[in-house]
Parts: sequence; C-alpha cells; structure tokens
Amino acid sequence: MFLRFKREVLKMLNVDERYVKESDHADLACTIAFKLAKEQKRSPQEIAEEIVAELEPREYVGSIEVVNGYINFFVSEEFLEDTINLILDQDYDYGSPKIKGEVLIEHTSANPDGPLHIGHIRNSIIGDTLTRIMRKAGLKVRTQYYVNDMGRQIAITALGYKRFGIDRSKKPDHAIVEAYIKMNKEIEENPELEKEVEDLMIRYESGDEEAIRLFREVVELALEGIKETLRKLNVQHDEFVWESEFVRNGYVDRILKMLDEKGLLKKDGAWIIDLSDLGYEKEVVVRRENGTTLYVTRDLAYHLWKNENFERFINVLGADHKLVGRQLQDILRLLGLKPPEIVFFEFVSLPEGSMSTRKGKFISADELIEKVYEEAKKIVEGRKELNEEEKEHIARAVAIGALRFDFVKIAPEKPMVFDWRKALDFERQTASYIQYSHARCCSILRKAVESGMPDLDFKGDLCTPLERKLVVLLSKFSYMVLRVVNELKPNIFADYLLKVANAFNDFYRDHPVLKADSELRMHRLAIVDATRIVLRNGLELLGIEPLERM
RNA sequence: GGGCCCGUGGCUCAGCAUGGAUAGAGCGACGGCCUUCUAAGCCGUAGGUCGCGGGUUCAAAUCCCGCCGGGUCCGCCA
Repeated sequence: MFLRFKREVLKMLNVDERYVKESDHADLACTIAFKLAKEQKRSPQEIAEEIVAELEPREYVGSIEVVNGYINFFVSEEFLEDTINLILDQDYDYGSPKIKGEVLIEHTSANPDGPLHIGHIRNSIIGDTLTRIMRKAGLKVRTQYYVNDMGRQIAITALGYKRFGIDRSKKPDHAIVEAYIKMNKEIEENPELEKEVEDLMIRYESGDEEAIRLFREVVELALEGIKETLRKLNVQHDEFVWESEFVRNGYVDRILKMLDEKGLLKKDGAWIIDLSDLGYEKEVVVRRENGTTLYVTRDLAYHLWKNENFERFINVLGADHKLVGRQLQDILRLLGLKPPEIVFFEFVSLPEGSMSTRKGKFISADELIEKVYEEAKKIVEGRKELNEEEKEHIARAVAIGALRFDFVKIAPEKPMVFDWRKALDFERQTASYIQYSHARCCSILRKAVESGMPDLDFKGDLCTPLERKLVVLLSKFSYMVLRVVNELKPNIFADYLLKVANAFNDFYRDHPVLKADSELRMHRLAIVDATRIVLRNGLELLGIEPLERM
C-alpha cells in the first residue's frame, strides 16, 4: 500500500524518485525545492509553496504542508482504511509486491569436514532470510548448498576417517571433525603424509572407485549432521550440489574449452588465465601441470550450469571470498556469461580471535542453539499457566528466534565479535520482543472472541496519532520486501519489524481495546488484528515462529 | 607493501546507495509504572567533536582526498 502512496506522490510532483524520501516529519517528504532554489536563485520555501499550489489532489494523499522548503505529504484517511482492509482481506498473502522472476540462491556451502560453526550460520541465516523474502516478493526461488567435496581438507578428513575411525555415538558432523583435526595434527608432525593426501585427491578426481566410496561416506556423514543443524535453525535447501558432479558431467571440460576458444588460456604446463588487464596481480590457474583442476575451475563450471538454468543467481559468501568471487565474476564476463550477484558478509570472530575448524577453535552452531535454548527455558519456567510441552515448544521458538534475529539484524558488511553474554540475553528489543508483541495481539483477539465481541471495523477518522503511525508502518510491508529484494540487505526487514512491534507497544500502552465503547473497540480490534497479521507474516520471513502465547 | 570492509554515547547497532529539517534505537546506569487487554512490557533522566585532518556545497554522519586504528585477502589450497 505504501508503494501506491509513493507512486501517487511521485505522479503528482513529476520529479525524480530521489527527491522523495521517508522522513520523521511526514509520511513522505520532497526536497526538490532546494535544488530548484539554486537554479532559480529564489528561496526554497517560496518555490515549494508555488509547487504545492499547482498540485492536483489524489485519493491517498491526505494533506500537504510546506515547512522550511520541504514539501511534506501525509496519507489520507482513505489510505489508512484501505490499508487495514487489505491486510485483513489478504491475511497470509498480505505483503507481497508481486514481482516476477526466477532466482537461484546459493548459501551456506560450508566444507563438509565438520559441524557448522557460528560463522557459517551467519551465511545460512542471511541466505535463508533472503530466500524467504524473495519468495514473498513473488519470485520463484531455488536454494542450493554447494558441497565442496573435492577439497584438500576433505581428503585430509577422509584419510583421518580411514586411519582413526570415528566415534559413532556422536552427532556425525562432530565425530567427523575429530578425524579432521587429528589428521591435521598428524600431517603437521609427519609432513611426508602430504603425499598421501595428494594421491587421494588425484584418485578422487580421476574417478577411482575406492576413493569415491570413501569420500562419499565421509561427506555424507558430515552433511547428515549439518542438515540436522540447519533444520533446527529453520533453514532449508532445495538441493545439495556436489562440486565433483561438474567434473563427472562434462561441465568442467566444457568451461575449459570455452576459455580456450576465447583465447583466455595461457598453456604453460599449467593452464592459466591472465587477468592483469583487469587489475589483478596474480594469474588464475584453472588446470594444474598434473592435469587436475582447481576449485575455481569447478566453480566456473557450476556457474556455466547456473547460466543455462537461471536468469538470476545469487551467492552468499564470506568476505574472505571477495577476491576469488570477483575473479569469478570477471572471468564469466570475459566468456560472455552472466556473473552471479554476490552478497558478502564479514566474519564472525571470537573475542580471542578468528575461528578455525582445522584447529578445533570454533563454537559450533549446535552448542550455541542448546545454550540459548536452556536460557530461554529458564524464563518460560516462570509461566505457570503453560504445560510442559508448551514450555518446551516456546523455549525452542524463542531460542531459534533470538539466534536468527541476532545475526540477521546486523548489516552483512559489519564484522561481528561473538559474545556469549549477549547471545543469551532476551531482555531487549529483538526477536522475543516481536514474538511477545504478536502474542499480545493474539491474546486481545482471543479475549474478544471469548467475550462475544469479535467484530472488526476500522474507521480512519477515529485514528489517534499513534494509531495512524502504526497503520502507516503496517502499510510499508511490501515496500520493505521490495527494498530487500533490490538491495539484498535482509537487515532492513528485521529493523522494520522491530519498528512495527515498537509502534504496537506504544499503541497498547494507552489505547484500551476491549474496554472501549463498541465503535472504538471494533476500530481498535481491526488495528490489533492487522498488526497481528503483519507481525506473523513478517516473523515468518525471518524464519522465526510467531507464538500465540509465551 | 597493495586491494577490499569496518570505525556513530560506557557497550552493541540503525542511518550513508540517491547530501537536507533537532544524529535514532537497544543494553548498561539512575528514577518511576502491575486491584485495568501478557511487566519477555511501558515512562522518565543522564550520556554524542558521527575515528582524525582537509575539501566540495546554501547544506556533510552521508560525497571526494589524505591519515590513524581494527579486520580480511593477495597458493599449480579451498
């Protein structure tokens, strides 16, 4: 709805979109008078007044003010009414800007050599939230986890697995990482083992059956554990695509041939792409002297496949992949292929420094989830009216919500330092705050039904300033969805939902609903129900369960 | 050394793309609010040279240049 208001304002003014923005002083404010003032050498106020005098009225534009050269637009009562009615009418479907298209999102893609740690889940949460929001926008989204099964670290893991076995009583990813860590140590002490790692990698790439069996077993075990963790986080992938597939299905050969035909390869024993014209210092090797390929080669092959199957594809990658990510994009461009859009996120580090799977220096997602759950459980225990099963369910939902929100609310480009104390603190405006606001809405509506007065009837002219502010916020849902789709910053939506919850709590404070006279009660019940729908739909986009009581 | 990212009250962050009206939240601190729809809530007070220095502009947290501090990348690793 807000999008329609904005469109009307833009049509009225007939100015470039960048002169019209959201503001604390109005629903939309226009700054065009400042620009014109310079050209015309007159005061902005004078110009703004002139502009306003000529404007034709519009349905959704209620009033227009000129203040210090700003032209301030406010929505009409009709707009407020249509907003509430649309929300109540569309219910689960409310909030979609209804755009079209198909997109592939690749995210998480952690090496299958151990459990996901708190850095990986930043990737998962950004990727999954983007997926949910893009689907809401109307796009057809497919998600993939790219399984790096050909890496050196997998060879090391496989070797460790063969040599030491694993503890079958443990969650498989946690068991696998022990073999990886142990083997790394072994190699450090006996560098001659490097040769074995290398042999194993060559055998795997060339299709040696025993090697394939071993790798597959190890990778499947790690993935089994990883999938379980992702499930707990409400993160879902449509497919797990194995890197080695592209060697076996011919895509690697095809991409090499394409590179060759474009004259991009320098064959000097190894096959090399020279990107110095584009400002890269180092050359990119795509085929070793011994004939094996490299990570980037398989990644190029993967992106050839993406080009053939999707019109738009997005990768969520850690900032450490910036250089290789950009090289990949540039090489694809040189081939006349479409490069992926990449969402880079900065590292999650521990107070004592960065994490390392190889050294066993990390906090696993599983450990984090359990600790946050235990903490949530303590708070829920205080609710006497709930039974044991409900308490567990609520604690689980609150824990996952808190966790997902903590990661998604931070802009991807911000480096994060993990802090246990903050991760375990629910007494602040985060997911539980939004869930709580939603539960409050549900509670009011439940009581309205119980007391036999469930009717809803919103009236624009009854709106107090706080109600008006809340409803305008509710109208911005699809506008925010669209912003995330365009800017690929899911934190925008987290912030939006927090604002809605905040505005609702302001409303809740001094607008009694059930005790109000019938006309006012029906009006406010409509607002509560619409808020409930927005909070519920919004929480779902963040992968957080909207609780009806807590 | 070079590239990229970050630097906003004691702490964590929003705002920066497309410059504009008193720089917003939360945590922490202090003081209040549960015979009224869930106190996981609400209200109030204190706390800011938007890292530093220049520049552009009628106007800079936002754009440009230089510096400082932190992170990260720069393998025939992935």
